[in-house]
Amino acid sequence: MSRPPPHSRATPSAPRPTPAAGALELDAFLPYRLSVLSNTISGAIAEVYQQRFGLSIPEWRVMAILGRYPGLSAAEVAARTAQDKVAVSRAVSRLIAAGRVQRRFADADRRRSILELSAAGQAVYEEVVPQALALERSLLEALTASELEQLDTLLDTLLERARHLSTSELP
Amino acid sequence: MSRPPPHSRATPSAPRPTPAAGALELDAFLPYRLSVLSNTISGAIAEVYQQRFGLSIPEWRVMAILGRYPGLSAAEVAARTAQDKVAVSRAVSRLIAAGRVQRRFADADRRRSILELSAAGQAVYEEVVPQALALERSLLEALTASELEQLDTLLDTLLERARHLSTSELP
DNA sequence: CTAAAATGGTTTCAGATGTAACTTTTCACC
DNA sequence: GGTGAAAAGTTACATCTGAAACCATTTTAG
Repeated sequence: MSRPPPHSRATPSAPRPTPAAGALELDAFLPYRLSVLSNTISGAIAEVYQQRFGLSIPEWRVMAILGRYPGLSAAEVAARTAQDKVAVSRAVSRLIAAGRVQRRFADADRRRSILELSAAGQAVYEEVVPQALALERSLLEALTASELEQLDTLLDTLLERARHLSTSELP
Repeated sequence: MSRPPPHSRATPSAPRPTPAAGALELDAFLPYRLSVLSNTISGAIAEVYQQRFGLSIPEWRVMAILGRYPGLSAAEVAARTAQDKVAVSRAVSRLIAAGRVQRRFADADRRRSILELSAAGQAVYEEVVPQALALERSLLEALTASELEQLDTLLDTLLERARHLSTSELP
């Protein structure tokens, strides 16, 4: 597994210089870097399902979770995709209108929806998933096995930490 | 975006199991994890400047870059903040209206704007920056020095790679 | 049993955002 | 110099999004 040649500033030889203490250097600011990275990657993947199937990001996320866990309710989909219930409601409506998702309601509790991909939805799912995974793979093959594990740990640690921040820092 | 719900797997004790090959497990999918992490962190920081100063994210980014590099043009601000020029134009308008940014135009080229924080803008900047940095620090202090360097390298590598993806994968 | 609270989901309305068209100014070239 | 192409910004329009209000159903409490 060969590493690509280092580029403009990807060589860890010179550690990113911390600018004058107390200054905010956007290029070195973790939240900003994460945002740029995330948007760049999501954009690349979105090209796959937006161009070919006219799916929005929330729609694709709903399909992704239903493909793997059929029968969830809208609230469960919202929880699993980290989207709010309004976004899920709208995504589901459009998916039903497009014939990609089927909905029925639970007998025991007629408020609770039961969502599944339709055959057509399943077909889309099975076409998009390999491309999404291929794209992820082509990103990650830049990393060694050890880096991959570091990445995994780092993301978990940071997310864990970030969740505490946003709930505990309220004045 | 909405705050993601609490999660179940955050202990890095067991390495993330790769699910059945070819299946898309959202929780293990890098683009999704990055998106959730980025939104969670950005949301936490946004609380600082949105609640107190009514700044939107694009507005804050413009201020952040002007605080550090006064005198940039709108196009340069757009490039440095990774936002498109319409977003910058609108952010600058609102910032000018709010008295936080001053604009003049270059003598040599009267299309080119020259943007700076006003005194009021500078005051906001100097109040928000330490809080943003503190938040970043409290995130990063979960990491060892070596992890910090790994993170730095990983982000650079991935971004580099992601940029190629989105430009080279067009059919 | 029934009134109030809670839950699942949808709708509404106002503000945000992206794409494309447009204006103004400068530059390239003949 | 004059004309067309390019660059910097702004505006228009259509869509998207988020917060809050809303409806229907179920649960809880008295």
